[in-house]
Amino acid sequence: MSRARQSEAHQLTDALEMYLKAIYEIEATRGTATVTEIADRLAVKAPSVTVALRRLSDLGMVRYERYRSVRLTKRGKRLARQLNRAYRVFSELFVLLGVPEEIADADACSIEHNIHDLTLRKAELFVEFLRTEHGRALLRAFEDKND
Amino acid sequence: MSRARQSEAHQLTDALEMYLKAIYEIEATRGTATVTEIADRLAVKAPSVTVALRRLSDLGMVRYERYRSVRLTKRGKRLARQLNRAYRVFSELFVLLGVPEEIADADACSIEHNIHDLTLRKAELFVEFLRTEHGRALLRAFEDKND
DNA sequence: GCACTGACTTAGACGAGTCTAACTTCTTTA
DNA sequence: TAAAGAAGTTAGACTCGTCTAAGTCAGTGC
Repeated sequence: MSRARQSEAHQLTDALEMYLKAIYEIEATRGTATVTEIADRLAVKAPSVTVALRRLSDLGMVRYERYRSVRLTKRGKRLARQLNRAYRVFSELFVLLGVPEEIADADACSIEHNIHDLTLRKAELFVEFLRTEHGRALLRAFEDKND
Repeated sequence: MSRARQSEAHQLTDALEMYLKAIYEIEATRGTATVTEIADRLAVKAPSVTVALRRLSDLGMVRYERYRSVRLTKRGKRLARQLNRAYRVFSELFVLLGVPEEIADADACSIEHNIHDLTLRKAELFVEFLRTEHGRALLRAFEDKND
């Protein structure tokens, strides 16, 4: 790993995916994302953002002109949503299992990049199931067992 | 990410952790690991292994002399076991949720590196629980729901 | 006991991602 | 409306992980 490997599916490295997700989240609340906001959110310096934006632009994930603000393309938005979904599913699963939110979030964040669609789908269904009557019962039994 | 970040806990990058785990698994079956075996297992060329071994040696994870074979130190073995445990827990969890083994393995492999101890522990307990009578019954309910 | 072969290492290059320092562009405001 | 300051970019350096090509070591067979 760490060889900055690209996913087969969309050609993005983990790092680029993080930028994409950050932009998505900032757009969701602010409407549009700036370099500084992205840098702050990822705890990274501005020049790193500039480099990432150029690459994301080349890959058709963002529309971006120098000194102007950034917007996700349709394709970028779709992928970001996918990442976000993976993130939500796993952080929620971990919380349901009793992991504190902060830790669950961090772990979900590192999982979201390389998880297979099918695994994600199963985990998602399982989280949904855990919210039903049946599922709740199961979680109660699990908790009772571990005190 | 992808900046080849090191874990706070043990100073190892994801890539080095992969080498460590490979050595651990080879040692388990062959007693001792060679550069070529490690390279083959990780689908990497021999020079990459040499570099990794030097770093792992500097970090006290393997005992290694040029042109001689490799062995994990106590510390290296402990960490490798930890990685292996994370791997097993998640691949098993995914299989229990209905993910085919091959996919479950690949996903667990990418998760094992950055997962928090507590999350791992909870997941582990949960997998154990799913193997009980009660757990099995609820898994059946989950499966029935998704056909 | 020496040469050959296969295992291993070294050297050098490259891509990705990050940084700091210096420069450019934009915007705000007096 | 022009100057100051904020935002953004470029240049250049570094690390990590990978590769290929070329060199070194060690064990085997004769």
